[in-house]
Amino acid sequence: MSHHHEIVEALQQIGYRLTPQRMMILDAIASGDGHTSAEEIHEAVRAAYPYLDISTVYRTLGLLKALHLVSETDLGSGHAQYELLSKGLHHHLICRECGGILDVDNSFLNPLRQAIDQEHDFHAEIEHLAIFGMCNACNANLRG
Amino acid sequence: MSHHHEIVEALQQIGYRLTPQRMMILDAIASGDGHTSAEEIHEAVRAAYPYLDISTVYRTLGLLKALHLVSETDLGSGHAQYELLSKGLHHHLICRECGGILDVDNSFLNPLRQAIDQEHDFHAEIEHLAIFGMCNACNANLRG
DNA sequence: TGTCAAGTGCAATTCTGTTGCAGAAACCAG
DNA sequence: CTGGTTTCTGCAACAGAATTGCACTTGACA
Ligand SMILES: [Mn+2]
Ligand SMILES: [Mn+2]
Ligand SMILES: [Zn+2]
Ligand SMILES: [Zn+2]
Repeated sequence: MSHHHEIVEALQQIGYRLTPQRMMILDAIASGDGHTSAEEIHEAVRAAYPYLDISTVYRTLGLLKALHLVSETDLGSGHAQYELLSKGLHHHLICRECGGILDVDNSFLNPLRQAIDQEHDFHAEIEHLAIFGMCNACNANLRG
Repeated sequence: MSHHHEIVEALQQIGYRLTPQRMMILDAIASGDGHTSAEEIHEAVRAAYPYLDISTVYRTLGLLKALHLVSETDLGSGHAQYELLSKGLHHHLICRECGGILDVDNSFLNPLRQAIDQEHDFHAEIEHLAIFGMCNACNANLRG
């Protein structure tokens, strides 16, 4: 099922310690269906291990972010949500009217990446983009 | 020089009241060179009018956001920065290494917008995007 | 098994942003 | 110009996500 044990072992090889907290936090992120908040991760792990502190969650997420193993994105709630990047690169369309979230294949971003690379000599790291706007249904409804 | 008086009068016509606070807040945003934080706006106006409260700044910014008159973007500092959209649509490339910020013409986003529109029937409102990555100079330095 | 740097829990704190409410003031009609 | 209505502001308290200092614990490695 989830192949995040590779991630854990990769962490160890870079020099980070393999603690039960880190494994449980990774478990929690991997077992959810994406877009998990720090608080949700905290609660999920606490169900089995009540001593886990929220600061450990944030510190672990910071580590995983720095290593580009998880994405951190605000999808409209006002706080960050986390998702394993190893599940496959993708992006999202979020309707400001109904709140609906659509998935966008990563390939849609390639033309933008290439243009930026060619015209600005800049390597864009677009890992998990939240694009806001209006979905078709809502757009139609607002006319009647 | 700054043409934000049009904005003020437009506000009035939609039914909003023309208060000195709103005018001073708009002045502050317009006279800065873009990317102003709520706290900076607050301090700038307070220099002339010490009674202005930060909540009034946030409420005004919320109004201007809802009317798509200002953009609200986190460019890496962790808090929101505001900029008049009437100054012309553009986006930014932000280097994670050196913190440098480049400007990107809005036309770079058109292919993405069109693809999203055609494939997902979704109207993307990309008004002021912050794209993180690595600039050419930093990329070269990291090899030596 | 012992050493020690890295990591954790705890509690306090920071900081951005929000909210309820009473009084002030913009707007409009007369 | 005046009075009435409604929006807006200032104030103060609050919310809640995220951070930090510090003592203690523990994973890694010899
Ligand atoms: Mn996602
Ligand atoms: Mn800008
Ligand atoms: Zn919708
Ligand atoms: Zn750079």
